[in-house]
Amino acid sequence: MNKISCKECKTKNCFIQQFCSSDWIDVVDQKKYYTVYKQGQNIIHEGAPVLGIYFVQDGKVKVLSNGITGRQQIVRFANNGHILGHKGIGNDIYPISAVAMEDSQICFVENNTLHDLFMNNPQFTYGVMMFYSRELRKIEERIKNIAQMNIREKIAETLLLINENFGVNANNELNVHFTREDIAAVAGTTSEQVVRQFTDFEEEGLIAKKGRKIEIINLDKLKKVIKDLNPHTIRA
Amino acid sequence: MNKISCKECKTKNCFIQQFCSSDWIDVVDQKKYYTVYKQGQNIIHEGAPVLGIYFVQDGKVKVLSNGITGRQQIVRFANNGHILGHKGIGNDIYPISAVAMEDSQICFVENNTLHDLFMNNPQFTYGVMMFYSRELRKIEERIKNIAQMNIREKIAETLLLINENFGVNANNELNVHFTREDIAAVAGTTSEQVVRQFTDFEEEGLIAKKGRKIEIINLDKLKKVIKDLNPHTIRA
DNA sequence: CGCGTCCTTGAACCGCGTCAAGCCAGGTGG
DNA sequence: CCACCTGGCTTGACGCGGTTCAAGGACGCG
Repeated sequence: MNKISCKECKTKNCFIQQFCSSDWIDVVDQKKYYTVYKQGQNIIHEGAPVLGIYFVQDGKVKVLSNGITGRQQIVRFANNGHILGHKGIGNDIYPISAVAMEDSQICFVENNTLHDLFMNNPQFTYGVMMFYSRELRKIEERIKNIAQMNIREKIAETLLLINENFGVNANNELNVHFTREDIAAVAGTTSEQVVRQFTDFEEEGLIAKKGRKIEIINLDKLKKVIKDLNPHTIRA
Repeated sequence: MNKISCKECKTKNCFIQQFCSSDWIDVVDQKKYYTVYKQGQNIIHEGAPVLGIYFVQDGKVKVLSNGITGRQQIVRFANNGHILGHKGIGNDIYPISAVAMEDSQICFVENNTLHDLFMNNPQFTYGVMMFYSRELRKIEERIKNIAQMNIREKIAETLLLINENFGVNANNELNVHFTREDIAAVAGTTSEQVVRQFTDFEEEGLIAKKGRKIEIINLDKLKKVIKDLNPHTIRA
């Protein structure tokens, strides 16, 4: 975990820099809370006490819930400019884990500093409020999808989500490698079903398997797999 | 729809009164945006343009998503002090509908007033931010449940949710009447499955059917139906 | 080149959605 | 106050989709 200061951090998605006056940037800077997490590293541990929240400066993160039986569910993704771990009240614990999907630069702001930021920077509070509002809207749309789609649609939806959040490279291959197990954990099914569906999608010319990479051949057709797509859903 | 002014409204859960200085309460008051909706009445129509947001002063509301095929999904509940419809950017449309489950007193704040409130009352922005944060946390926990629970668990979860949000009367009967169809729309299944499961629950002594009312006999056992209950979930 | 991890495929089982038919509660009107 | 009627509730039978179990293959790292 490589720590850097706020001023060194030049990414344009920095919530602090974006919304706070310069003296507040200095305050955060002094505490050197910016950290680089390696691929696969745990950023938040489910069950750990909430000491503050995390801003993703630059990186790709999966947010997941484990529970007792251990079968994991990927709840959402986070990338540049997103927030991990929600502001709790009192002595809360994190109900989810967050894991870096690639090397990620994360900014941790502990509760006291966070409280000061909120109290002294209305623009900052407003920015965070808007972020939560957007996320809530997105996840409410997903609830219906998860509850009512069949496996074929859920897996198509998952590919679309990964594409929207993490994008593709020059060859139209998904940027971040997800195992079949990961995909299943987003869609809420098993890796076997993912494999079978990928074979079908390949035969239908929607995707192609390149070694372990997935190439998106026909994005439009992939979207059309989801018949009951809410007309009001905004898709990248 | 019976309109009353802000000053007449004496409910303690009023976001505006709670977080805003008195001159701002006056501003809202002048616009007389407080309205009483009858049971079953639509508060928000899916697909309609976002003109502002709604605060639930006093009442019980279901938030649902329809989609094209029409099968409805109840996404969450809202009661006193909750917010309906999220702050959008630009010319957005509501991705969900909201329906009053009983006569409800709702406060509508249109975009311009809302913007002024945010800009001039940091406490108000902070309050809304915290609300969204809590809701997001709750719904992230639900995603896993919906994706991985079996029908039995989903229906138990639904009863718990209704109990937490709307409570029971002196006889331990659920306060608000939900049709089997409604319950199915929360759990993501069919009314037939709900019926079958209710019969099982009754045989096991967890609930009792009193005419069309449902009495909760053993809340603890009902909670234990959900084997994989996240240990970090906070339950009422 | 060898090993471990991930991927793939097949087969069997079963939970749950669907359809169809009958029942009951509670509201309405005579 | 009773009889009817309608919308919601209940039950059974059936078949499909999806999970589970098992075994073999392929990729990619050291």
